[in-house]
Amino acid sequence: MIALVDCDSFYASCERIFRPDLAHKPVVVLSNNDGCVIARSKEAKALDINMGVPWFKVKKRYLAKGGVVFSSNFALYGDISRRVMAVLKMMSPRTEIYSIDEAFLELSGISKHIGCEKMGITIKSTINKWTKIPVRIGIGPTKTLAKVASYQIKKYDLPSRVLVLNDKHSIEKALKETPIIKVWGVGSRLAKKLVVENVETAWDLSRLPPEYIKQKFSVVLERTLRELNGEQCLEIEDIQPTKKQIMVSRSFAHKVNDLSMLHAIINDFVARAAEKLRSEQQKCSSVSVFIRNSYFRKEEYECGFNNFILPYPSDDTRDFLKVVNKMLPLMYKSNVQYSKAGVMLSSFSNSSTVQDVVFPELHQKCNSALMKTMDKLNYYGYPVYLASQNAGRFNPIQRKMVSPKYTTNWNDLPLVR
DNA sequence: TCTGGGGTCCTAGGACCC
DNA sequence: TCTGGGGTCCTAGGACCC
Repeated sequence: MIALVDCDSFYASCERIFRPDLAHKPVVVLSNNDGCVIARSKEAKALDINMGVPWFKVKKRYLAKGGVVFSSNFALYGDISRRVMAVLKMMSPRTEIYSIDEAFLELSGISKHIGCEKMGITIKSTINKWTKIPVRIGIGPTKTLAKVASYQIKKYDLPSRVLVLNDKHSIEKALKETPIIKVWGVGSRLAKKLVVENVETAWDLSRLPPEYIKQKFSVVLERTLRELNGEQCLEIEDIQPTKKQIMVSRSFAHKVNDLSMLHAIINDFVARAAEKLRSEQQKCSSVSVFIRNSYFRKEEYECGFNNFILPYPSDDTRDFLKVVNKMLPLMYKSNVQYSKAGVMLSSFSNSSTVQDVVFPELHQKCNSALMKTMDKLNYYGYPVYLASQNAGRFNPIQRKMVSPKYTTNWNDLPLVR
């Protein structure tokens, strides 16, 4: 049996850990630049605040009803997530961290003795006791059915927060109550096409022949169908696969037209991306940059994109800066008001097994000791920058209502008086 | 005024190989 | 008029996830 452990309104719950006064108040968390609503507590959902809605559209109405709002604080959420996952790893020998707020656990074996439901309740109360994060736990014979169980808990707001789907009857009932759009792996486009075929619920999908779905749609949907019928097609991936690409991109709070400012901002993105790359112990040989204006403005949509293949894989920030700073002026248009930019690294190879180059004297020697030292200093809160970086000279991101970094910064430690 | 950020997998088609 | 068979690799685009 597989359990899906899913944190309830995760970002909002993180904000509540150190603010017990917010326990029963509506809480929402906003995206970067305080743009959209990306997390809502139960109370905020009850006020009809939808996921992804632009903040400026609901701000007045929400605040008037006594709602509380936070800018996103990913330093906090990331740290709380690590703690939750660490507890889960103690509870099962096979745990797959699926996202910042979700994990799949293998229960077979452990649950034989005490039963799945009891096991679920133990996990739930341990997480809550040790981290203060409320979770719900859906349990089923496959990942997709565990997801269905989790959806049921949410839909009916089950007070136990644990639901096991293990017999034919309970599975059939749950599938009939799950609209097709709520099935894991079915998004809005597929749902539309399926509804045309009279597939309106998870149950309808599960009744179709797998071969037909494979031929008419895809192997992906075929697997979903089989999983709904209890046939395990998706394994628990408890060994984290290495990343295949790394992206750093941001929207700006204010439009940017100045090329030198764009350079500085993008150089920050490059430094951050390279740091992530090194922490993954990888080297990369493909670097891309894009700059664009807003979809939502009246002027024509402009998006500049450029890609550069390095002659040899590298993880040195300076190698990437060199090529990015060559590409940027080629894409820049002086009449465009830019509102978003990003850097992407791809084509990775393991840093310990990089192929040698034919003419090494043509290439700057990778100074990995320097990069390692910089990473360490930055990690421990003594920031160092390369001269071309923005280094906080101007801040393209706006977060007006951000909470303290309670758990990751000494200066932000909560005080008890 | 104000609309997020970061990923994955699969498929089809083109280029190329023998 | 008639134009092989089998393969790999890469890329773009489409779909999905949180």
